[in-house]
Amino acid sequence: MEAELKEALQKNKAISLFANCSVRYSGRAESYLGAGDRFIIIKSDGTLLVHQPQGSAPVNYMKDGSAHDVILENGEMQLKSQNLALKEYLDITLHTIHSFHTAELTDGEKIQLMGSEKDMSDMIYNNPELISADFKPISREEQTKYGFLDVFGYDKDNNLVIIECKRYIADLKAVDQLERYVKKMKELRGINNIRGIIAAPKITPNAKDMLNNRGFEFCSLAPPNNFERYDKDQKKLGEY
Amino acid sequence: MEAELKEALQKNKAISLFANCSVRYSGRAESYLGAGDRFIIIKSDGTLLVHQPQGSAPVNYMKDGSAHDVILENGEMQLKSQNLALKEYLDITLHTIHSFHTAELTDGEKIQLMGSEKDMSDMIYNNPELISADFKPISREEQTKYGFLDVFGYDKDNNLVIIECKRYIADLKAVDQLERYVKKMKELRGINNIRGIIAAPKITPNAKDMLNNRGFEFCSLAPPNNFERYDKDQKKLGEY
DNA sequence: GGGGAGAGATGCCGC
DNA sequence: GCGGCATTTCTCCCC
Repeated sequence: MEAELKEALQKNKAISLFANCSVRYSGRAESYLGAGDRFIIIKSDGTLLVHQPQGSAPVNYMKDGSAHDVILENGEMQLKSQNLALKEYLDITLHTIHSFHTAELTDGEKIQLMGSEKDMSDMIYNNPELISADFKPISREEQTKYGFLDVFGYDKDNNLVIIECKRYIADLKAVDQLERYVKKMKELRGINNIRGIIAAPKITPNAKDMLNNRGFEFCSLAPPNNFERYDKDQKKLGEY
Repeated sequence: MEAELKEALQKNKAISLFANCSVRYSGRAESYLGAGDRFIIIKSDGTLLVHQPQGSAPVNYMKDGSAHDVILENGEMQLKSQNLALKEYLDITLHTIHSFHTAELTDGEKIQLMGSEKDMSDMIYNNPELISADFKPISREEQTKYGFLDVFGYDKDNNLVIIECKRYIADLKAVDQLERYVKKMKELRGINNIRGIIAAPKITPNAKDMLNNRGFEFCSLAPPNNFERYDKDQKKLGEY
């Protein structure tokens, strides 16, 4: 088994392991995980993931570019990973290997995603009346030294308007951001008539309070969903 | 193969698949991923992960509590997942299954982690001289309606001191946070003599500027690492 | 490579 | 359940 693992690693194959193991990590932080059954994945780019039987996030991991090797130590197999560039080290003691498989995977596809915050700022830029009848956008996704403005423009009274978009619920951090942008812009342009608007489907009560306190505004707006909605009339599983 | 997959799903086994597939998702957003080789995991809690051959993060996923089923449609196997509570739907078209394995995993262990922000605030609370000789901490991890104070206390001049810890590099958002806490505390207590301090190993130049602008302070401090450092004298892989 | 910000963020804890 | 926040966040984009 040890020889097979070593060979798979050397040939840079994708590896999948079900194993009872313990894990020790040292790098940005340090961690220890006692013995238990886990999935271990090693990808050809050096990425290593350790998954417990529950939950979405890996319990331990190493980033791409990591190097891996297997050694026998005190009669137990040790999977040792290191990423010298990041000074990160991961040691897995493999107590029992339930199964071990390899594959060579080819995949040139990139995911297409719809409904992001950028889609939202594009939507506002192209349909400014969604904010208000008199809003005239000037730019979107504006990268500046002092910040990154989702959309900004002018209203009919020639006030500068800065809009911060959130694809889901706007929270205190969203108000922080907007406040920082507005302050910096006032400072840079030496003006005081700048309106700040949060555009989001929802906002938390505390964020709404803070927004009002600061004299900013809220505009209820959801990101676009341009794919056909195929979740309408979805059958429940088992009805097929 | 279809029957085996169905059975494994019904028996709530952990499933590992190498397959050429396409993926469609609809829920919080919408996505499409064209055909390619991927690694698919289904956990007994309903979590589903789709991993491309590269990178740490899954390209698509479903959260725990999702239900899965396999059907044949136009001669191709479809793995259909849904999470009715979250209104999320994922369809995987399995063009070719390279390998398919199941396991029953038992794992009651929880990871122990050292070096978090909480460890840092504990360290400051117990060793306030790390901030300054005259700092007297009063509380830590204080929950308030407008925020969550890492550590706060008084200095020798009886000024209230609010400390925001960051385990790595403090950035603009960290200053936002500190500013929000200080402002709210001034408002709530009707006082003006509050010092704000960011404690972190590093701070970005822009964040430092903003910090100085707001009259706050920076204290260079790293989180504790109490495990024995076993990365010292690490051999390079291959030297074993 | 650093800085800034979004994410289908996830996970944790508190109310 | 929502809210607030850290994360070995990860990822992308821009400078």
